[in-house]
Amino acid sequence: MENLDTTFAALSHGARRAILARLMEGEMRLSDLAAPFDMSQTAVSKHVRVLSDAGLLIVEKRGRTRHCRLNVEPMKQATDWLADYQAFWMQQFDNLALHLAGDRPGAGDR
Amino acid sequence: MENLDTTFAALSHGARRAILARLMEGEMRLSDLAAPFDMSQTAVSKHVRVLSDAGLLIVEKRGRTRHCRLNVEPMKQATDWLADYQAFWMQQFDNLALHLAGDRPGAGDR
DNA sequence: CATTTAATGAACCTATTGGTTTACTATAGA
DNA sequence: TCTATAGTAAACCAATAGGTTCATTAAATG
Repeated sequence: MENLDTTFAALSHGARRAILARLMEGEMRLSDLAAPFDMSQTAVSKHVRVLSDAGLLIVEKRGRTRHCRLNVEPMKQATDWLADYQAFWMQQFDNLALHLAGDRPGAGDR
Repeated sequence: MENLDTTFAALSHGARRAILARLMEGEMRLSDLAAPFDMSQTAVSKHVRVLSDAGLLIVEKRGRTRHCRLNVEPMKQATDWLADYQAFWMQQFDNLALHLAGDRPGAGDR
């Protein structure tokens, strides 16, 4: 799906994940969001734009400030996609546990 | 984290997600993996390389063929990261449900 | 040994990413 | 009104991504 491309791409940069993590504490102005980063505010603005294009956050213009808040819908899609693999690896884990418990050489299947 | 960067980046391309999805059915040779795609085998080989670098799959050389199989560890890390958001949006969902159920004008909190 | 097959390597191209600096717009406030 | 502040736009740059084609390596097979 086209949309998962942009969602995962948006999540593939540490700065952007950090932005999202901070927004879990609540909505924030762009300049406050940018403060802790070791890059220009312009760069942070671009990252916010990427996240906004991916639908991962919503920017609301309020006077001369922009307020950002999380939007969870695309994140849900990403998690849904990964959920299939969760099933897969849980099965793998079960197989491993089975192997360790009963399939040891010399242990037989008693 | 550095590693999440490469994991999410690897997941950000539909062809690569398709490759992973097919590998859930079991291990597969690279040429079989490449067959359904509308691109050269060289291109598919590159995608496999990206997935391999990200640790999402393991390539085993067997004679003149390469056999690919899933490796779930990095996927788990990605899911763990997203799990925080799951908590966040479940809370949002609860708030919404609460709003719809009891916060209607005229409905009161009965 | 000669040939086919599986896969990678190398060179190349275009588009995108992630950053910079400087300039600009628009709002808030003295 | 003048000035400071929040943010974006524009131009630029280097590095990476995603694809191609052609050549090469290495293994299987007649």
